[in-house]
Amino acid sequence: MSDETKATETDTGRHFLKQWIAEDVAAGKTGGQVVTRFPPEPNGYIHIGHAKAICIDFGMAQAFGGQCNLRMDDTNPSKESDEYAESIKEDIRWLGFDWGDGFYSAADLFDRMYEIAENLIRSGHAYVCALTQEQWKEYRGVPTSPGKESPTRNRAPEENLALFRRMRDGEFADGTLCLRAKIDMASPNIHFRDPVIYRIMHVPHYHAGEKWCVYPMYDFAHPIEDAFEGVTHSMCTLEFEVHRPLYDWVIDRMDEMGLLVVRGGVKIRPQQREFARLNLSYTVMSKRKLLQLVQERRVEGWDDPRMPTVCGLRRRGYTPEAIRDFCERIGVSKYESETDVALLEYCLRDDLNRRALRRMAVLNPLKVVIDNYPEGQVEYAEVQNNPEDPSAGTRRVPFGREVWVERDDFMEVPEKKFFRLAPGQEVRLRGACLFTCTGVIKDAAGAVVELHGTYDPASKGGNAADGRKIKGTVHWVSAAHAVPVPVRLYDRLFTVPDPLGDDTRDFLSFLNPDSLKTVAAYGEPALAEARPGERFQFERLGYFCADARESKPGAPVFNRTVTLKDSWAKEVKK
RNA sequence: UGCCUCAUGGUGUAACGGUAGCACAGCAGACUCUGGAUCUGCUUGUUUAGGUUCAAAUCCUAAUGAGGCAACCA
Repeated sequence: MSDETKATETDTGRHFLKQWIAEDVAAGKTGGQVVTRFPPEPNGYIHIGHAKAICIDFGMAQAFGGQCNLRMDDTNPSKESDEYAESIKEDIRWLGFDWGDGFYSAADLFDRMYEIAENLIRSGHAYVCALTQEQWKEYRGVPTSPGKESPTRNRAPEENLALFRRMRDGEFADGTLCLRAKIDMASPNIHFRDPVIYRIMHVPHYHAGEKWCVYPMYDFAHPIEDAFEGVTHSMCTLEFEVHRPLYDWVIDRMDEMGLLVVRGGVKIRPQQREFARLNLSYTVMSKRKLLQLVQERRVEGWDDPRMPTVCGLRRRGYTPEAIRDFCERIGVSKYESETDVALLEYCLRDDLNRRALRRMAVLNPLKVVIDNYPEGQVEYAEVQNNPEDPSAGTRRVPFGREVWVERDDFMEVPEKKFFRLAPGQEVRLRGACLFTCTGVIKDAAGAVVELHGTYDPASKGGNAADGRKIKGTVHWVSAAHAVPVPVRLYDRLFTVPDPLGDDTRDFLSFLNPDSLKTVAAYGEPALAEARPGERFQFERLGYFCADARESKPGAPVFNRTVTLKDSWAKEVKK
């Protein structure tokens, strides 16, 4: 055993893909460079499940000093568009990954794929089949019993070739003929029962234009793409596991044709391995379901901040760092699991706690009048921008006789261990002074509309002159300087961990009716200058992000990204 | 009733024949000008049954459970 191998084996926490690649590197199978690829089909927006795959594909390449290509797996023009392709690029860049000059499109290989198909026909490995889809269904058989051969299975190669060329030349209508690989109609693996490798589709391609009316199928195209790119390690999700023998079959045929790339004197034979896709609690991940949410207007669009799409998370205020950290922490395995969204939220808070500037805002305002504070007087509280990061500096927050506080921070009859505002109870107004509530004003219906009280002039800045300890601290906003800001309070999209887990109920019935509440909040003046996309911690409340779409200069709209942990709320529940 | 794959605390993972560990969640406490953060401690686990071995989460067999495969989708 070489020292190199030894060293990697003492390295703990290596998941099976990393081990697999390490072994191949040690065995010299990569020709000096590990090459991976992320191969999305540009038929929709990518979500956090794709982010996991991206982190694996790019991450493995990085770990071995290799290259990860971005390849549009665009072999079905009826579903694909340039708009999707562009959004995918944008999202991957935002996540922090770089494919360098390794950008590819399957469509750029159509000529070569077509040639390979002709070669397959010549060597008797493929034939043109005229069975209708209904007929084929019957011929193919079911997993539990073998299929039977197509009547044209043993047609002469020259005839097949002529027919295939006529298919290419547009002489036949969609679905009338197709090209099948000739493998094994009795195989227990359905994908070996003479799979279709080319179909007729009179549809222009967003990237290849009008050139083709026959397009290759995934199982044929994917290994070819990998092989031509010199991909050494092709990682995908579990549902492709049963396709692997077919992947290898195509690679074998390419090998026979002498088409495998040689790098560093080594013939590169791409290999596929599979890992479990990400499932996240309280959301859905299927493209179809997400599309349904969009089309039925259950959400406002693909980038609705409640969506698990990368653009949705971005708009919600998630950071790429938090998402990458999350993908690192969930690990990689072949076990189909469901990850608790609490872990994602932890990663976000962990990141934002270190970086987000603190601001004060009151979401549900209650007026407080400080009776012994001079009318018209304004002082400034010097407050840290981020206690976790002194280099973020301080700011001056105006303070006056009337301030807004959070309605939830007051109880006329305080529960045990409620350390906030209550008659006769002294609290700290964050960064300003100590204050004691002495009076409560109510409306005719008995609802509290205003608090009165007095402050301790010897507590400017927030500390008592005599050193007495004050347990409760509340945030506030000066009424005279408050900036009105719309704030959108987002919560989980679904009310149950697995909305798809109940066969008797439609997942839509689990939609959380309270997943969005909009409130008119008051913010401290500095908030007016928030730039679109800028993230803050609103002290004692949570992390918020100026909406990149609806914020205007001087008039930000905030999205709640995630709340702060709230141990008082837990206390109340008991 | 075919083939493929998987199974470790509540959740996600590590341990690669030799002391079952980490993280999230939960609970308790300390500290705190955010009931945040931080720090300390705690609870909880190898699906089952056989076999191989001095020794099994790990290897073998079977059972059970879960997922995938029967688009001219990817």
